[in-house]
Amino acid sequence: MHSFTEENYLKAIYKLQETNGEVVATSALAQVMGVHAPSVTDMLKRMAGKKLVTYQKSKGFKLTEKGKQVAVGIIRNHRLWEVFLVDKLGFRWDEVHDLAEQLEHIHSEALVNKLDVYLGYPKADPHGDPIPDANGVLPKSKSVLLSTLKDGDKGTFTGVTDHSAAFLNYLDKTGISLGDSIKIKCIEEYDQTFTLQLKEKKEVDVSFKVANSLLVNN
Amino acid sequence: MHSFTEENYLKAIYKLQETNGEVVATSALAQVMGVHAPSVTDMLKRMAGKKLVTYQKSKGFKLTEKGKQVAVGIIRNHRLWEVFLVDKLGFRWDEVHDLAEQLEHIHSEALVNKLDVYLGYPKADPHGDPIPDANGVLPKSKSVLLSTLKDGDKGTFTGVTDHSAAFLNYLDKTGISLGDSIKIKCIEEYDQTFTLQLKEKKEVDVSFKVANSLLVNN
DNA sequence: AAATCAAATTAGGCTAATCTAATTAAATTT
DNA sequence: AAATTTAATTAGATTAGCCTAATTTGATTT
Repeated sequence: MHSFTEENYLKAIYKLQETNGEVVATSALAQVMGVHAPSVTDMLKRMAGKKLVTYQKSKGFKLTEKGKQVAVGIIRNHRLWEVFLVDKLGFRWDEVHDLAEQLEHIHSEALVNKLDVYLGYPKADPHGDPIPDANGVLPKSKSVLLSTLKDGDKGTFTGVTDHSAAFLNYLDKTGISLGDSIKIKCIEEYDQTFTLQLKEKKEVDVSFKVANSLLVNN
Repeated sequence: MHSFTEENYLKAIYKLQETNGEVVATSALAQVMGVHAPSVTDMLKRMAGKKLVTYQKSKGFKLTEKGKQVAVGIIRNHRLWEVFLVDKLGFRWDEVHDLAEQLEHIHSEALVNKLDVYLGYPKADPHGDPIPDANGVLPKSKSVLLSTLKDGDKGTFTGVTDHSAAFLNYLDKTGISLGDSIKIKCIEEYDQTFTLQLKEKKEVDVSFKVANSLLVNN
């Protein structure tokens, strides 16, 4: 089995590959892991020895197929536990991340699969992030940033790209919830403030920064 | 926060103090922890530094009040997770120990307390072991070993002292379940085989070894 | 009380994961 | 192309938790 630390590296590399392209840099990984660069070099050598990553001196690195499988498994655990914490235990969506960071490292196929059954095979976690199935397959998402839509466009709010408690609390306060349908009433040209129409003619103004952190399906 | 290893030592010391008296020996702890004696000496010094145990060279050691609190907290976590695994996820009582050994180390008061609420404040885990409350208070048990009862005595099966999957499977096979009322039909003098009467005149013979691993309330 | 035996500790080493400081390699500017 | 800046690596230490081998402490016999 892999150590928690290894699993966290794998998860971090996976996410970096998703957003920043195939090959990851030592410094980027060091930053998201909260360690210094030499620790990363060190760790990568060990992980390369276990065939979890490919690594060539000073050329960056990426996950092997095996490494990717482990990473996706962790993500599956994480997101299913988040659903459990919110749906069953009554935690708020801004409270569950750190707990799931612990729970994701419980090693048991049987457990995560029973949890999946118990929760009714959810497709997404409380923030709208897709949950990989037991084979590690992630549902393809067709969501786009709200900020890319035009005046008059409509969509359903399906997820966030900023997972901070601060942003999630802002959404709660503003009355924007996952699954809501949203229509763009107008976009202020000067500063790109979006005026949104939520259900029942309720209107709210949100900044570009906010529109750029909301995912919608259309 | 404490490391998993520290927590496991604390739990082990707690259980040894429960059964073998206040003061614990290095060798005894080494045995249950599955490590060699010098590792224990090592660890105890570190833990004494953190005021989790009192330790005097070659005199044995015991938990401080603080150490006891941590240990009981871990036990609370363990037993509540076991209830969750059996009652909610459908695991069998012989499958949950190792999983709970992992889950017990999740650090969150909020989580364990919400779990407690969700499970309906259970008083005992699936093996009948009492669950400490949020203040670390263990319900006092008045159970005794079935092997201490006499011919004709009656009781309710409330727990086991042998937690092995082998023993639990034996009980399943034999049809003896937690909560059953049991009457002693007779005790064979030669080898102390107990003939038990379960519900609806079903009779079974069990060895002394078995009777000595069953707890009953009377 | 001396001798023996068992239990506990000290001494010295190992590995995983981290660090700082020094060095090398790669990319960018001039 | 040379010089400079930035990124990555090597070198050498540290800490937690473990090990084996050697030694000390304490309990038990004689």
